Amino acid sequence: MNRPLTRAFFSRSVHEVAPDLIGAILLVNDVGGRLVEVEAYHHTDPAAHSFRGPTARNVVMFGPPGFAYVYRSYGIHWCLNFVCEPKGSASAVLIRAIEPTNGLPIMRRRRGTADERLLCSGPGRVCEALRITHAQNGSALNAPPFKLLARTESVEIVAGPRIGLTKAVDKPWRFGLKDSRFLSKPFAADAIRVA
DNA sequence: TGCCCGATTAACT
DNA sequence: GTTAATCGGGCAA
Repeated sequence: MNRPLTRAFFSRSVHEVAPDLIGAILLVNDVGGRLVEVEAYHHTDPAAHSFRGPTARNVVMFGPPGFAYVYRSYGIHWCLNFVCEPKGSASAVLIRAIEPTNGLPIMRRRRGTADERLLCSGPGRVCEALRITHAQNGSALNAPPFKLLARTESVEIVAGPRIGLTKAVDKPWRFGLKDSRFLSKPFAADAIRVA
């Protein structure tokens, strides 16, 4: 049985936590699957929401690790992050893609497609499939409706530049499960192998 | 107050 | 390949 991820797991550098999340199981009310793509955002990173200090939107990032930071993207979608590092560091991991394993009929209905590869392959899609909204902003990740379990199998992880940014575009802080069909975008053929 | 633009997606040509 | 949808944050004035 997989071990639940603890506060201690998230109380480390966001750049250590992010690759360690690849292969972990994320369920919301028992719907979800295996994390296959994430991105790290550090508070010293110009691309991070926390870069310019706390606001009403990003205040959860400045709180303790192990909580969900949910924000609205492009006025339309929701995006889910896990807050990392000691309280106040304001760093988080963006959940970008999941390999769906649990509650597929529910996710198909919510997403309006039967194609498994389109259910959770993108940060907005993940939130629609798992029904994550601002209602989950600030929620603890070790309590219902969340269920977060560490990976048990060894996995091959690759890293590359993050997606959709205009700042710090060169930083290789996107992590993914090598050759997964459920990535929002493939990694370069020569992508750095992390583990 | 007004304006620009974004950690996106789907539906176009 | 391009673009509309849609809204809050951040900054200029």
